[in-house]
This record gives sequence, structure tokens and C-alpha cells, in this order.
Amino acid sequence: MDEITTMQAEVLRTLASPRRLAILHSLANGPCGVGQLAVAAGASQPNVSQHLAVLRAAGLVEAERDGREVRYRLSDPDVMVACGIMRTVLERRLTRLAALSNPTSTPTPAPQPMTELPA
Amino acid sequence: MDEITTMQAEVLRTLASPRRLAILHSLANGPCGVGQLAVAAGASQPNVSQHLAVLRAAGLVEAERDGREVRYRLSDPDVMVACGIMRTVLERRLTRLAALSNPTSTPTPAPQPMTELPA
DNA sequence: GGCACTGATGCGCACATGCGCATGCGACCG
DNA sequence: CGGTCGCATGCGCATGTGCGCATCAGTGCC
Repeated sequence: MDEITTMQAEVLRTLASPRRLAILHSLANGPCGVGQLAVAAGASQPNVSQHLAVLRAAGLVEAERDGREVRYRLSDPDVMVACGIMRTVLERRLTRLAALSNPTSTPTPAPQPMTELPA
Repeated sequence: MDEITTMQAEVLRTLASPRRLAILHSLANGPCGVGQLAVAAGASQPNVSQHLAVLRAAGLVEAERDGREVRYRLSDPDVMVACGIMRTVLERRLTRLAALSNPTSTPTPAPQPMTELPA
């Protein structure tokens, strides 16, 4: 078991939270303060602060004081790229499930070229 | 908080285990039985079986009986692509950290051909 | 039919995690 | 200098997770 695998698992565990994903998603639109993130995530300020601390510990975000606010920002946008891929996978899966559940109506057939997988 | 975000978190939580990552990595080299995976992961058979059940529940792997073995295989290789990106990010981070920790000595420069990432 | 093999499952424990809550700490304002 | 805002931290509880262990279930061979 590789060393990097352990790190990867740690990062993934950090990402494995709807709240944290929402926070990161907000941060993808540019740096932001904690309060604003809390509103966007629909969570309490201490909660968001805690999550941010976790994200910071994992090296996913960085913080910097700006006046009395603390501006958080993504430290590596590529992580969000990976998240985007997973999102795509999930969307595709949902589409497939929808097509399986009600194939009679086929309201949005969305021409599915079978299970073709290039790479 | 999006519905898909919750699903994404669930998948990420499933991936957030060194053992499971090792298993998936093994499966990336083609379908495999449980015992072999257990050896590759350096874990007990029940443990691997349990992890496989989790991966199966998350829709990341699929199983099929083949004689007295049960062949597991990745159900969506794109997930591994996303994992590969994260791996790349981590490798880059390690490289940066190494460069920061001992830039004076550079005893084993080991001509690193950048962060090569497999297909 | 009995047996060996391969994988799955149930159980219990130790541990980590997420949350609300209250509080501490630093920075601007008047 | 006191007040207020913005954020971080500590605490305690409920919950979830991973693991070892023993055991059960399905399959093929003799």
C-alpha cells in the first residue's frame, strides 16, 4: 500500500462531506469569508469554521486575514477538476437509472450510445 | 446543497480508505477474485470482502460468479481517472514540499520527469 | 455424500467524526 | 477604552466506521 495512497485517502475523507463540498463549491467562485460561506452552506458559523479548519489541515484551502475578515481560498483548483469528473460520473449514472426506471415514456431519450468507454 | 452533492460525498466517503483505494487500484489491472485482492491489499479475506461490499453498495464495483470464484471489476473507470488527478495533485504537492525542505543540499535530485500520470 | 475451497455475514469493541452550544480571542469603530 | 463584529476553540453527546474473529453459505472435486 503506497504512501501516497494514504494521503489520497485522507484527502478523499476530507472531501467526503456534503457540507465541505458545498463550501469548496462556493470557494470555487472566488475567495470568501466565513460568514458568507456559512450562509451559502446553510450551516452555523462555528460549524463552517470547523469544516474550514479540516479543509485547511488537509491543504485543500488556505486562509489569510483581510481586515477583520478571514478570506479563504482554494489552494489547488485541480482538486475541483477531479470533483467535477466525479460529478459527471454521477450525473451519467443518474441519467442511466432514470432511463431504466421509466423506459416507456422516454421523455428525454438522450441518445445513449450504449456503454461505450473510450479510454 | 444539491442532491448530487450528497451522492458525491457518499462516493468520496467510500473512496476515502487506503484499503479500498488499494483494492480499486488492483481492480484497475483487470477483474480479480477476492483472495487475490486480499493478498494484494495485505488484508484478511473477510476484511476485503467487507470493503468490496461497501464498494459494491456505492456502485463502484460489480461482481459476478465465475466457477467458485467471484470476479470483481470496476463499474466505472472514470472514477479512477478522477483518482488519478488527485494522485497527481498530491505528487505535485510532495515535490513542492521536498523542494522547500531541502533546497540547499539536493542530494538526490533524481531527474524527475515531472509528474507523469498513467492513461 | 463428504470434503475442501472461496467468499459472505454477524458480532462486539475501540476509535474517529459531526454537530450544537457556549466561550475565547483578535480586529475595527465610536 | 468599551462595544461589537468576525472567527476560532473546547466540550460533550450521539452516531458511524473499521477491524478481528468466528461462523455460515455456495461451488466444485473425489
